Amino acid sequence: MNQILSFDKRVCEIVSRIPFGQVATYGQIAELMGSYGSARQVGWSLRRLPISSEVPWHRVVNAKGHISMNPNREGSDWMQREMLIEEGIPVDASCTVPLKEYRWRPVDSNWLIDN
DNA sequence: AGAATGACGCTGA
DNA sequence: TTCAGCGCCATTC
Repeated sequence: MNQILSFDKRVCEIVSRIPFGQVATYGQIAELMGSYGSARQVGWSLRRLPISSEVPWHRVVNAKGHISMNPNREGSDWMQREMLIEEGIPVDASCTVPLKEYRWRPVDSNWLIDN
């Protein structure tokens, strides 16, 4: 039934459940949506997502806890760093987040499955 | 329909 | 432990 929803739609659903002050990885999200291995597509979906979106896309980083810096984003990656700091996450000068402490744990969160 | 792209991840050296 | 290479898989051309 989740399959009826488009890929990016599911990405939005998962990302929207990331608690404030915590972060998740692309692979983690892909796994949660039942598509382990499609971590790249998660980033692909977030890419077409508008900055003004309600989805906290800034809480998504790669497995190394590092913000993906890409030219086509034209600085939105640096904005992501600022937004994370706003939430109290100590982002390193090289845009690295201490996943060890701030990584989102779905099992600990209230997994309000509505789909 | 087939090939290329890419906000990633894992394995091997 | 760190670095480079290959693989995944949905979307786009």
